[in-house]
Amino acid sequence: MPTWVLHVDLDQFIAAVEVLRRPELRGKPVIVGGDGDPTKRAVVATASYEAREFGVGSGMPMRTAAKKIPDAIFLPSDPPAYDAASAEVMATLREFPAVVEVLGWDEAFMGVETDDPEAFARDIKDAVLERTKLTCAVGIGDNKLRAKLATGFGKPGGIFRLTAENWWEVMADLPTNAIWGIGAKTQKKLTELGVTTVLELSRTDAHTLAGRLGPTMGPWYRRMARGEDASPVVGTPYVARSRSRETTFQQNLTDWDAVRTEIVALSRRVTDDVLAEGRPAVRVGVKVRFAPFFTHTRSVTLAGPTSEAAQIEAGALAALDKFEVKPETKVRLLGVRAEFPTPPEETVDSGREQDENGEA
DNA sequence: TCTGGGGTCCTAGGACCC
DNA sequence: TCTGGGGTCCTAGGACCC
Repeated sequence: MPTWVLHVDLDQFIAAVEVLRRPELRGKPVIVGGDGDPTKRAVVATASYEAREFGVGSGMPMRTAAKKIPDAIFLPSDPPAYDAASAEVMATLREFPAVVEVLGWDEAFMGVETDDPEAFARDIKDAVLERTKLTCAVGIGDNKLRAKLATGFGKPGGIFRLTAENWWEVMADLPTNAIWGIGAKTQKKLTELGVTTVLELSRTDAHTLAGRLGPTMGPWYRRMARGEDASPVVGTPYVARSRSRETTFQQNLTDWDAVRTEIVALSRRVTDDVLAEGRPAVRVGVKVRFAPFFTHTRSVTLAGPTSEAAQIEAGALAALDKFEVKPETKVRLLGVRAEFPTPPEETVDSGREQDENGEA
């Protein structure tokens, strides 16, 4: 039987979970973000489709969303509720004969063998709806990239198949940022090279792309534009590379003693995460966002792997001390990150590690 | 419009070593 | 004398994604 990659993506996941426990919100513009107060420094985590019709979307400042829809329902983000709903969805997916790779709260790849991927996709949608009352779109592809992109054409709630067969028909004339992994910055660089569509990107010389976008990323984008992706669906449990905590202050901090106090508090939260992870940290980094919006990082390698609060705190303070402090300094955000040792080399090729030109 | 929080991976320069 | 070449680690920053 042929092998397929299915990509499952829940519809407006966070908003949908909120509507499930407050059915009276169904059909209304629901906006979830921060602590639910649209006058604070926060951004929209998810907007319901009703809110999206007014131009409100993820990443938009809550204040802006409130101006666009003054009478929207604003709700605080409730990660434990989304964790629980997500776990139910993923458990449902794992009941299928498939390799399941979870991508986040609301997305997963499934590697399946079937003669009828559309029927398989319908079965998934039915099972998820029955068990969780949530709807999803399913993309069908002959690799992960195509499955992921296919889902976008199936949203909301539909099924779409994207393979080598219809790749050019569907993708050729789309802008380069239709490709997963090409954002605004890369799109701009490509435009400067005279490359605006997926088809054009697929035909651009790999050396040109490498020169402008880096030795790995340049050729990789070209392969993506052709729909090529050899990366496998990986069912093994996720192993974190790092754990971090950060806070944006409602009022900028102006006192460096207060900054040190906050760094200590963040270090303790990160230490809890490191202990929960059950693996020691080898490196600690500090992120400082200065007002109005300049972000810088400093980091230190620890003397040895450790899960001890005192060592992680000392590392964070050492990283903080690398910053130059001026009297007029205003701090908008602070963050602390712990890094774990790099895991042993994978035995399977990941898509980005291939080099089709064999260049060294 | 005044820009969250939690992640991943890549790049590039300099240090350092042989 | 006036300058090698490669490899790896460390560090800061950038881009992107959900």
